[in-house]
Amino acid sequence: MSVSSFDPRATPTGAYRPGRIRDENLNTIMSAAAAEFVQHGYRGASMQRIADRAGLPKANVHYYFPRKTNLYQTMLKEIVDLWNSELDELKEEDDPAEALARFIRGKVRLSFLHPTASKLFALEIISGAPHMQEFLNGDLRQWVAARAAVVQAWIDAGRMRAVDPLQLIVSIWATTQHYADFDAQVLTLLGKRRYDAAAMERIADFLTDLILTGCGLQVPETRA
Amino acid sequence: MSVSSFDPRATPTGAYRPGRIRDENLNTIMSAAAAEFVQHGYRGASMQRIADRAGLPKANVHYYFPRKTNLYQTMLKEIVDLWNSELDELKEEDDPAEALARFIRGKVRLSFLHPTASKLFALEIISGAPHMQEFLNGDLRQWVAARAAVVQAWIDAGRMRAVDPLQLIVSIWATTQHYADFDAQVLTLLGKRRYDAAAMERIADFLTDLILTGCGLQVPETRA
DNA sequence: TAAAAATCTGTCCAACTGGTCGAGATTTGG
DNA sequence: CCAAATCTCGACCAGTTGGACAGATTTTTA
Repeated sequence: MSVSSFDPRATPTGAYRPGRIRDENLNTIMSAAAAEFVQHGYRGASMQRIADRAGLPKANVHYYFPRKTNLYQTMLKEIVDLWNSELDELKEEDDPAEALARFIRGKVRLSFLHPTASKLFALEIISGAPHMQEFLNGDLRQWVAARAAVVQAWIDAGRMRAVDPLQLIVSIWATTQHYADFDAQVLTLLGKRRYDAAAMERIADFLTDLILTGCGLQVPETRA
Repeated sequence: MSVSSFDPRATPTGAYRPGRIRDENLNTIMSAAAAEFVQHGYRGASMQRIADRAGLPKANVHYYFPRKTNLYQTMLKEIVDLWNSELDELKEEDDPAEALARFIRGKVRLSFLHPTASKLFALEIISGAPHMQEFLNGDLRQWVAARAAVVQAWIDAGRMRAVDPLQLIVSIWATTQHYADFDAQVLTLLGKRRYDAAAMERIADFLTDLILTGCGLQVPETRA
């Protein structure tokens, strides 16, 4: 599945050249763009401001990304890839408590490690997901279905309390993402300026505790 | 606390006149603006498109809202008011299970009743809350603190399991909002085109069950 | 080192942006 | 019925938008 057929690594002439300069610029531009898109959304983002953030002339940005949508779709693609690369399988033979705990921790960690990606994704969905229907209907649907099936198997085997598996996964998603996406709000409530490692641990602990208990499971002692 | 000093009900001359026409137009413009802001964010929203959606000439929109920011801040103010108007107190003398269940149900209902408001709020927070710091640091902080205190009292009295009250409230917020804000995603996963009353009930039931159980409480039988 | 490929960037453009203005149409209160 | 208040809206403006382009510069390759 590809979000876009545009490949920013293909040179204008079509030949494929890695190139140190190219990679570096691609990187700075993408970072600048991420910040701009998060702050102003797709339509509100300005190529000029992205260029300014990246410290490059606008025409230079257009050299790498001829159109704004190339830039945006490249970023969405990167997010989807990052997201798909996570190896957070739930296996039927695993212990439900341990597997779910690992799963929750992984999601918290991912959100905290890539807050901008998380926000960009959230923005896109909230705005109606005009560029991600394909992903939602494809990869994501299967991803959720697979994990829901495992949870259902655990329930059928009497290894955990009966809760709607799909809703459970949605809820885990909701809570873990929330801290990254709504950091402006949560940090205010916590009276902090930014998250530190300890805060992240405490959040992961809390969510694991709440959700596993909610599933009628014992929280495993192990700490990652 | 006010988000803005601009009052769209004040006429250009400063005199206060109700006016049927005014109220009607204010209404259509606000609805149109809500949709536009949700789709494109503040910066990406265009006064021309808002006018088109409302079926009015752009100059007419500017007659009621001289500047874009008036329109936006008026909407944020309305959301904050709506939000503050909810009577979802948690009282120390209440039964924890019943009070929390009522609380969760109320939040789910609010989100489903005002999905655009919920999304607009989410968008604003995710983008860094440039227009809502005041609210976050004021009303919201107190709102959360008050409820957290009650939960803490319940815990101290041994009436529920010890969970971080603040995190609990944040999590309830996160899950209940998620269904409205990320409807494009959740509906895809549920294989539906839109939420119906039954779906809302099932979601409220699920969240009540998961969270109350997570707090070591028995889910009350009563159905609203 | 020379040619080719890749990169850089100043300049330009039509379309659109938020916002203004003022003259005319409509509604309202007395 | 009139006059004042309110409302409507076409025309206009300066600034910004995404994007085109072509010549100059740098980097890579042979």
